[in-house]
Formats: sequence, C-alpha cells, structure tokens
Amino acid sequence: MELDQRKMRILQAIIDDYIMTAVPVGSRTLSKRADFNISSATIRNEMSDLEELGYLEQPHTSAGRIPSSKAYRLYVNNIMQRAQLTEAERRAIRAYLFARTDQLEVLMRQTANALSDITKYTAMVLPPQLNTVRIKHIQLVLLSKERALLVLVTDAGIIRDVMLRVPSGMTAGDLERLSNRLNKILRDKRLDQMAVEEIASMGVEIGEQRLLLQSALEALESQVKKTALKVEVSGETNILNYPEYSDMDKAKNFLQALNSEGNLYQMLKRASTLEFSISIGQENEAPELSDCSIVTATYRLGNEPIGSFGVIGPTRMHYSRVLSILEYIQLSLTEALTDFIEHDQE
Amino acid sequence: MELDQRKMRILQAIIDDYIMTAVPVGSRTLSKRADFNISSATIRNEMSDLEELGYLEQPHTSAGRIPSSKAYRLYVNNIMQRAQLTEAERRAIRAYLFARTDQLEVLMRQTANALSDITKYTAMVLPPQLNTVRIKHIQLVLLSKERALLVLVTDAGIIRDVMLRVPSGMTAGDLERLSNRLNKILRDKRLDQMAVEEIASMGVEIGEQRLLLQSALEALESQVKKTALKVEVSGETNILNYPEYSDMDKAKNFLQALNSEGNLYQMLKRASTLEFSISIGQENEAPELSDCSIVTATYRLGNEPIGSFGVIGPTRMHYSRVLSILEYIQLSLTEALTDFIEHDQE
DNA sequence: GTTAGCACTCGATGCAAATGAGTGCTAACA
DNA sequence: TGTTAGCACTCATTTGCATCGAGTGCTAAC
Repeated sequence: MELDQRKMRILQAIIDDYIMTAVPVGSRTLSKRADFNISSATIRNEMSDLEELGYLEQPHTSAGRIPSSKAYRLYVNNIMQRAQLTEAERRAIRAYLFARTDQLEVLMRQTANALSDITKYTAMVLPPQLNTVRIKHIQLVLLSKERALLVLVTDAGIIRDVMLRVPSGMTAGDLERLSNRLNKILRDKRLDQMAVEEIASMGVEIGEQRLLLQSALEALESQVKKTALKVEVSGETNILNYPEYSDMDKAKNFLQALNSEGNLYQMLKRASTLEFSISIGQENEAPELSDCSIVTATYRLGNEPIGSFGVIGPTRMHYSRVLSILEYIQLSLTEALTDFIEHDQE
Repeated sequence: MELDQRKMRILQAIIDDYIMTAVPVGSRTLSKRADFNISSATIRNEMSDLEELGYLEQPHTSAGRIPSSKAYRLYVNNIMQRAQLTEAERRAIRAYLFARTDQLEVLMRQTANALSDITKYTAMVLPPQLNTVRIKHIQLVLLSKERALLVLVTDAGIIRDVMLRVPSGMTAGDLERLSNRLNKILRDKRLDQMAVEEIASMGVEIGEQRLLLQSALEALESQVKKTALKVEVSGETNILNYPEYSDMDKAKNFLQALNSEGNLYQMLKRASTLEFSISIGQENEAPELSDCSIVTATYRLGNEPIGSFGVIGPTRMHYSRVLSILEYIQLSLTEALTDFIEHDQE
C-alpha cells in the first residue's frame, strides 16, 4: 500500500482542517467539502489506510482523526507551499524592525515582538553571536587618577568596555603604550580567541600590569559571553490561546520550559547552522517540549550567519505561514542590522 | 458592636488558616483547635458579627468564610508580627545576592531570583534610578580617525558610553579641549538635569561640533532612561501554583498584566517613596491586578533610596513572611550594591 | 472500487439523587 | 446575659445513570 494521489489529498485536507480548528477531523466533514466527490465511507477506508501507514492517529474510537508527527513532517517536506504575506503584514514587520534605536538589545526585542505579534506564537531571538567577530581595536583610556576604561571595538562596529583601576602613578602615555602592545597582539583575533593567556606571554614588557590586564580582559570576555546568551523572548502567553494548552499543567510545563535558562539558547544555537529549521514534536531535543514544534531561521551580518530566531507553538502549527514570516523577517533583520551597524559607525 | 479581644482572635485564626489552605474556614474547624475552648455555635455567632463588620465574606451560604480586604488590612496594620527567617533562608538570599558579578543588570536579576525563589511568589526589581545621581566626569576618546567614544562617569561609579562619529580632521587634543568644556558645564549636574540645551549655550566655542555633541548626549540620555525602565521579573509562573489561579482566564490575565510594559514600572516607581508598602486587592491602581496583593520595599545607595523591589501574589499572601524577607533583602541588596560600586571603582 | 446501511464505541451532556460541610435560629442552660 | 446543644435548612459537589451524537468498522450490494 502506498500514498497515492487521493490519499495525499485527503491527508492534506485533514492537516489543513486540523491546523485551523484543533478538532479531530471525521470522514463526513471531508466528504461534505465541495471539492470532494467521494462518499464518507470511501474516505473512511482511506483514512484507515493512512492510519495504518502512520500518518493519522485516533484520540479515541469515536473521534475523528488527527495528523501524526510523521504527517506534519511529510506536509512540511513535500506538500506545503509558501504562504503569501499581506502587504499589511510586511508593513507591520518593517515598522517593528526599523524603529530607530541605538541599542542592539532593543533591536532584538523589536524583532521578537514583531515575530510573536504577527505569528501569534511564542517568539525567541538569539542575539548576534560575536565570537566569530574580529577585534579591530583596543584602547585604554585614563578616566581619573586611579581609574581607566578598557574599550574594545570589533569589525562589526560593536563596542564593549570595562572599567579598571590602575596604580595612581600611571600617565596617559603609559596607558597608550599599553594599548599599543595589546593591539599588536590582539588585533584581528576573533573574540573567542582573545585568549587571556596571551597576555601572560607578553612577559616583562607589561610588567606588573599583567594581572591587571588579565582580569580586565576576563571581565570583558564574560560580558561578551553573557550578552550573547540572553535570548530575547516575546509572546509567552500566546500559547494559552491554543486549546491544546487549556490544561493547566501543560501550560505550566510549557512556560517553565521557556524560562529554564539555557534551554532556548541551546536550541537556537544548534539551529543557527541551518538557514531554516523545523523541528516537530518528539523531534525536539528537550523532552518537555515534545508536544511543540519549533521553526527557526538565521540572520546574517555581512555574509556571516551570526544569530538565529524562531517561534515555538503547538505541533498543529501553521507551518507555511510561519515560514514565510520567518523568511521575511530574516531579510528585514539582516538589513536592519546592517543599517544599525553602519549608523553606529557614523 | 465592636472588635473585642475574642473577635480579634477568631479573625486572626481565620486569616492564618485561610492563608495556609485557601479553603473557606468553617466554625467547627476553629472550635476543634486546641487553643479554642468555645463551641462552634459561639464561633458562628462571632463570625456572623465579623461578617456584619465587613471583615469576613461568604463565597456561598453553605461554605465557610474568607477574610475580606478590610480584614487583611487590619491584619497587616495591627495584628501581624514579623516572621523570623531561618538561617538557611538567610544564607540562600546572601548566596544569590553576593554571587560576584560585574554587571549591574545581573545583580538585579539575582535579586529577583532570590526573591521569587524564597517567597514563591512573583518577584520584580526596579533597577537603580540614576536620575538623581550626579555626573562626575565626561570624556571624549578618539577611537579611530572618524570615531570617538563619549564616556560618562557618575558619582555612583556607574558608567555609560555612546559612540559618535567625528570629522576626520580632529585630533586627540581637540577632543580633550571639548571634553574639558563639557566637564566644566556638566560636572555635578544630576543626570536628569543634563539638559541638552545647555550645549547650545556653549555657542561658538564648540562651533560646528555642537550638533554632534547634542545628538551624542541625547543618545546617552535615552540609554540611561531605557535601562532605568527595565524592571527585572522572576518567577512569573509561581502564581500558577496557587489554587485561586487554577482558572485559565485568571492566570492569563495575570501573566499578561505582568508583561504589559510600564505597568510594573509605574507601581514600583510609585512605591519607591516608601520604605515598605503593602497594597491589597482593590487598593491596587491597576484594575487587572485587583485580586492580587503587592508588597514592596526600597533599597539605597549611600543614604539615597534609589530603587525598589517587591512581590506580587494572591491577596491571601503570607504577609508577615514576605515582609521579613523583603526586609532582609533590602539590607543585603543595599550592602551588595555598595560592594558592587566600590568594587567597580577599584 | 465505491457506497449505503447498520451496529457499535465512547466521550460529552444533562439530570436527579445523595452527600456533606456549613450556616442560622431557637430554646435551654449556667 | 452569654454560651451551647440541637435541628432544620442551604447549596456546592459528587455520583450514578440515561441519553445523545459524532464517528468508526464492517458487510453486502452496486
């Protein structure tokens, strides 16, 4: 037995219907559709076959049938066609993303808001992973007799800084010499290669300032890491609007899974090697999300994929629509980010 | 009819019981308590009086009685005694707050986590409101031929910076002169008085750099404002463990009220004039939180109250315990913050 | 291969009776 | 006069039971 033309059509109809209504689909419902000229009995036979093939499931004997993960997978891979966004939706997305800001974090939140607002699912955005970005410039600035600022500029135009205390004898000239040494060693290194140990190798040249610089660079490193970890989430409560989460315990589990630090980060990080990814039900690594689907996309800075974002919702997800939205946001965000950096560098 | 000794005792017993169990309290339950030597009938009479006085309510005829807002208010003002924290709780709080970090934001999150974890309610923390803090130092640093960094240092030891583009002819000396001018004007001004217009008054002396500086200061100002607005929230889903929120719609409303930007900020901001504040049920400004209670406290930097934090939960809240916890966190946070700043300034 | 027909399944809905926690009131008591 | 035992009453909740109806599977006829 195989998936012939008609079985395919029936399966698609069931999936479409179920995605819209969340109600198990019965044979009579389908046979009544104008574009089906087959009796309910025939459809029942086909549905029985489809169940045997693993594409349909029955919650209980006297209910209709619902698509299995396998069915969604087939749908996503072979049947589904890209939905078309309305002009209003495009405008809304652009309005979110191109609201001027001078903080990267705000841009990320805007993206998350756009995503959750348009899709009505829960949105998450992984901020740019700066590890692959290169160090362009490091500078030590004397702020007062005892304090200095270590400023780091990357080729992505993003800066980080950290305050440090210096021995009170130090002059601006001393610091400049130190800066120069640092630059020589660290320039063009990737952030994740900014090995603190290298400072040690500078030996006597920086003398007693070694410890000082070492701890400053460590602080800088941890700052870069921490902001890279902070996944922006929006629309957590959207899930409560879907009937599959009207059960309190399910809803609670879902919300707690969202909040458990690292969970989303891991997922987005893993997904950030793929232009798009769709993970359905049990395909998810996290067992507590095994009745969810997750769809993600990456965004770029220049040509480099540098972060990812996506939505998480019931397996009964409007995949085609979500994919189109992700695609459009991918485009817009890449653009907005380029804008952002350029504006920042002005 | 007035609140005599015995009525008071009965009321307190009802409140205590209801806070623990969330089940309406009946007369027999009370009369069975070892420390009550009164019959259930007598208690019924007293309860009837208490209801007439507005301290008790009956969900329906054949149920026990539950405390009214008025009762909680009386309890909080006159009856309640500070609970004692266990040594383990103190240790847990300190472990949260004194985990070393070099980011203010992280300290805020640690506080929120401590609060929600220990109280089991939803916690919120308003980060330091830096408006009242004074400008200590402003410095312009040349980063490359075309870019400079504007660094602002406050007397609280907190720094902010913003990147700006400069005409390529500028030298480090030029920038230093500009810095000096800025310092003369802005030093010791409060952040919220860093009026951008003053720059205009500098007239010809800064010449064509006026626009440049103006926009840089504006960016700085907006950055300061935005980070001041970001309330740190933790334990959103704790509320789902309380039976009064087992109704889906209630839970959804609550969670959405939490997420609605500005809501919590307003509350915490308003509460930050009072050492402690307790707002019960309808006393809350936000109508969507009229079946919640909110308890807050302020924390200080030096002697200045500079931010606030608190919990939000059902009106049936363990007020005495919460207050003790807030008190202890208030102490610890003030201390941790001082540490933080000092360490930062090292 | 398709379809009409029919028995069967099983969750959902509705209803009535039973349950029981709790009250209010009255009358007796100390 | 305050306290208490006793009792009738209320009402949400539980339980059992009959019914409904959407949906299936199977069989026999087309």
